[in-house]
Amino acid sequence: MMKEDKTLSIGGLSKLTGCNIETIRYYEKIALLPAPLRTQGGHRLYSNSLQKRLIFICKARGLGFTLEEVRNLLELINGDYSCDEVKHLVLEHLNVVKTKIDELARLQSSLELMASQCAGGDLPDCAAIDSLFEKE
Amino acid sequence: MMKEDKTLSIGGLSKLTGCNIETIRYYEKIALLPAPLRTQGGHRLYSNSLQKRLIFICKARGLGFTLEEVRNLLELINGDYSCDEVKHLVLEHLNVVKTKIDELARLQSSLELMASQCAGGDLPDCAAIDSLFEKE
DNA sequence: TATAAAACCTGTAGTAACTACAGAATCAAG
DNA sequence: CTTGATTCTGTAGTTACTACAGGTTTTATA
Repeated sequence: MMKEDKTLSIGGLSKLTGCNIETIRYYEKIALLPAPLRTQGGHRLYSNSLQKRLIFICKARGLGFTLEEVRNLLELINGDYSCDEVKHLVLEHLNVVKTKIDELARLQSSLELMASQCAGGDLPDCAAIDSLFEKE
Repeated sequence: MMKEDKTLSIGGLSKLTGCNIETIRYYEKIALLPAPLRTQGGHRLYSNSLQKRLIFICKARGLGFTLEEVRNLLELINGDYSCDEVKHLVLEHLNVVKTKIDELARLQSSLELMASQCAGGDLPDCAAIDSLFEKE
């Protein structure tokens, strides 16, 4: 028995992937997801391979890749990619993520410092605020 | 001797704050930075108090506050704010930042796992990629 | 089978926080 | 006084979507 190709409506695909309907149509518009077949009434019907492609897109987005990065990954995969190339993109992205974490961590310390300088209470006077008005 | 009020052109202000010119005009357009006086030719002239206000905006943005949050902070400060109110906003924002750090940290692990599954080499076959095409 | 409700269609506009022009006017230096 | 740098306004583009409006199709129920 062969696995039949269960097509899905856009709503079904949305449920499957967690990606919402307008977003799916948006991905089609920017040619990230190929245009699917239609019913004779014009409703979209997604084949199994399109379903997989959207799953990929959503997961990669969830990992913080930009749409352009996702596009690159998909092109790589559709051509004859090498594991090296993929790994390269992943590691590059990993660096972006690490940098963001560092920035946020610095930011966290600044905010904590700010909160600690803020004595609290009703007084209209706050060292934390004052410091924000000074250059340097 | 009183401190004179050294006005700045928009370019000077841009240099002082590191905020670029179009952004300064943008802040004016959205009424975050009040409209400054003009030369008779129509060029903007920024008073000391506007300079301070922009410094504040830039610093708060640098701390990751959204423009709306910055607007709230400024209103608070211009009204008769209490230290409590400010502290509240700061702590709230601190939570947002912490949450973002957590998310990114999770993302970092996923990417590290992905990279480690990627064997490297020229082979067009990658467990890391394959996993992205599966649901769940 | 008729009809009503749910899902879907296209196209446009809005979101955040800017950036990037084009084409004209003004300012500062020599 | 001229030339080059700066500034002016206004509009459109960016990223990654979301939110309509107003109409058609599909599906479920009576």
